[in-house]
Amino acid sequence: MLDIKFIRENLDMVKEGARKKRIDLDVMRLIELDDRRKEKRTEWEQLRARQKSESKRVPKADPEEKVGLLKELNELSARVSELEPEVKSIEEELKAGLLVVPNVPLDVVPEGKDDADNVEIRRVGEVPAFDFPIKDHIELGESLDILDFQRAARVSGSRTYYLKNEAVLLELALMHLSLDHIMSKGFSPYIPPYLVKRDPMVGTAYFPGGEEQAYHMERDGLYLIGTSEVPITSLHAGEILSHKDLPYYYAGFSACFRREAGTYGKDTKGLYRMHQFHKVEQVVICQGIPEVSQKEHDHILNNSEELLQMLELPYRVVEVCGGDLGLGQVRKYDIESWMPSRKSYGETHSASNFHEYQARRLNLRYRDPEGKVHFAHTLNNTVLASPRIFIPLLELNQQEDGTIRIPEVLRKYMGGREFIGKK
RNA sequence: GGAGAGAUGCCGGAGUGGUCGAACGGGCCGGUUUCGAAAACCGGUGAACUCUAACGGGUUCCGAGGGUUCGAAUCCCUCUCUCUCCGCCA
Repeated sequence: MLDIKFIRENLDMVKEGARKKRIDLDVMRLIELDDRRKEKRTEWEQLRARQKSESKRVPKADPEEKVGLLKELNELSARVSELEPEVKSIEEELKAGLLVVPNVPLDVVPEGKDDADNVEIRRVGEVPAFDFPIKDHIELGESLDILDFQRAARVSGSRTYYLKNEAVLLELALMHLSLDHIMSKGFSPYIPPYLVKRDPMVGTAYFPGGEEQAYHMERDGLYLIGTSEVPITSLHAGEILSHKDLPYYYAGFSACFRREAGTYGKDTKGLYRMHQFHKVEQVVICQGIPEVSQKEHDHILNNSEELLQMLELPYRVVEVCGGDLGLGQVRKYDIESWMPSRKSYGETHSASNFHEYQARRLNLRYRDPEGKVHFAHTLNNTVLASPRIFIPLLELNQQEDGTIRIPEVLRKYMGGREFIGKK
């Protein structure tokens, strides 16, 4: 969320930002609402002030005086309660409008409509050439008896899977390695609640707008998280932190649930786009200073790159363009890992900087050394999401005999195994 | 699921209709003292919105939302959360 004052003072910047994100926005409507809000609120406050001061005289007034006083106060009270709902409804409308005002992307963010316009920053690692015909991860998984899509479809519908045998070990090994890696960077591990109330969803800017993507437990008013970013970033909602404790480095491990509504034709095969997966996510809460959060942004990007290098996976980093940025993000880097069966890089990580956007919604603040209160900046990035990462991992490590070589770093998490499929 | 208790500032904890943004204690910040520190003593210490050039003023916030009243932290209703007991259960 942006501050209405900021919007007033930077009208062109806000309009330009929305344009760059390809989002329609009627800012003038909000300015008008805010004008009306101020007007009505001032009127109401003045009435309230009189009501309060006159009320105080009641107990000390003598009987005759009291009659007149109470009569006046009755009228005052009536006018106050008339005005109150007016003020409230204007404020609610304004708030609702402000919730969908996009954050302003940084100048470095390239122009563009969608992910096709993202700009490659660098490539790391060699894309290998195979001297035998390769299989995709689906074929590999089924022939090695570690994945089952068909039965999953019968039991749970589309975009679901069973992991079995070595795939289970691999999944857990990847998560464990990720956690160890990110902890070595000073991040505190968390397993958060997977079900959250509406507030954290709004606070992290998934709602309003993203309702279609979330599973909703109607009886309980709870939502299944699509990422641990939601409960982790919300951890300190409503608090005023001390600058001495910042930045907070958190790593959330959780299952993630996504409805994937509106993606019917897309990525229907294999492990790319699933309703449920596991992820270790890094979340940073830092001081609300752009230079500081930029440093953290590079920091969390680097953490994930290191992990991919440890896993020997070739990848590229892209600077995400305006049209592909979310509502709240000021800048985003995606990491895309090479996926042989897709013959392209596919998104496996996404590192976002929100500046104050989430913090303002979450009321997440800190006190600076002078004692002044500011909104924090929040950032997050994938450490590793699986089983999507199986795609490059299985496909790139396949051997001519159909077995799969397990990367060195994972072996100690898999009982010393070196291959999947070898007796 | 049933019965009960509670939710107050950074923390603990008073306050049951008016003068309460809130006693008292702790913490924290500043000062006195000291070679320095500790202790002691003195002073200060919430947030948001809004008016003002500034000094300063106004309004809101005592879990959330409604209600009663001239007036609500205090009374009533609903919800959320925490705790205790019973039941059920991974």
